[in-house]
Amino acid sequence: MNIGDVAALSGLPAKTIRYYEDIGLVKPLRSANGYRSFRESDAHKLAFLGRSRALGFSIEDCRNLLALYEDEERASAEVKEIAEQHLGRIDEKIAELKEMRVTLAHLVDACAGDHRPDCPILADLAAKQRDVEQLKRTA
Amino acid sequence: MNIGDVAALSGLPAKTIRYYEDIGLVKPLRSANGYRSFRESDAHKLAFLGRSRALGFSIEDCRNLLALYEDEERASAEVKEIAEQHLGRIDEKIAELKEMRVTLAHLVDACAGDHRPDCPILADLAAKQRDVEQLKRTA
DNA sequence: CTTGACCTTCCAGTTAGGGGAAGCCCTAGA
DNA sequence: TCTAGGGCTTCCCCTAACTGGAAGGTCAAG
Repeated sequence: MNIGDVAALSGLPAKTIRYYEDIGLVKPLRSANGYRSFRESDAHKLAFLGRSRALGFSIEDCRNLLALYEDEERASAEVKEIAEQHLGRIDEKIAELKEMRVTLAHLVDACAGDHRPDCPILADLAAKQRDVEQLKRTA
Repeated sequence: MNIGDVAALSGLPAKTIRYYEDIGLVKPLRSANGYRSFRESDAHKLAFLGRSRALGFSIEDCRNLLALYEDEERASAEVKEIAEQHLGRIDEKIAELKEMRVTLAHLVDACAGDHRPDCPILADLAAKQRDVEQLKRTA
């Protein structure tokens, strides 16, 4: 298979596949004309990678997951560990975004959004100025 | 004020402040010895930037917010527009992460996490392989 | 006079690719 | 047979928003 074929099969852009070869995630053969020649196992790996990436795993996680996938002797505990850590990071990220969301939603709500210059959003963003003044006064 | 002082006041690393000068967000004066010399207005801007960044606004959003902040003739609608768009992006991001979270949590739950190699997580990540086979068969 | 804390610029690296140029390769049609 | 096109190759630069580090100038204290 040429790169266009595995791209279509895996749903990954050809650029991405070349990049994955660059960083050693797949090692396709080469045809006489210099074209990459992908085996079925390569197509499988790429599909695996695409799905792992879609779940938000980092490239390094993907590399480790792939290695475990190919290791018949793996302990599922190792896989679970990676997944749990990723889950933790996702939860942190969600929590962080939710916190931003709450603050931002309040501010947007409080802003008239008309032609006048008064704006609680800017007022809040500038709020630290008071703190700066305070810090300076108490310093 | 030297860069260390505004760093302490704003909570931003000195490196970040230099970077903000590089990209034109602040324009501190220079002392005779070549050190950056920050006015109070610079400290205010940096605090404003720090807070905007903490709410997740992009640097370009920050640049626009700062411009509006300094423009006495602004319409609050312009500020609100920026904030609403950002809110939208945050919501999208949260939705995306939640979707990953659901899938991932299911998989983690289903995985024994012991010394055995059987792993529903890997099985799911490899699931596309079946699709690949199917695609090939139907092609 | 020296030490150590500050400050300066510049360069490189981070994530995970994307864009685009210059140039082969291969096939189909006139 | 020539040509047009699409696909493939490598190579290099670009992204966001910094962070780390090297090499070296400045300043106040002891």
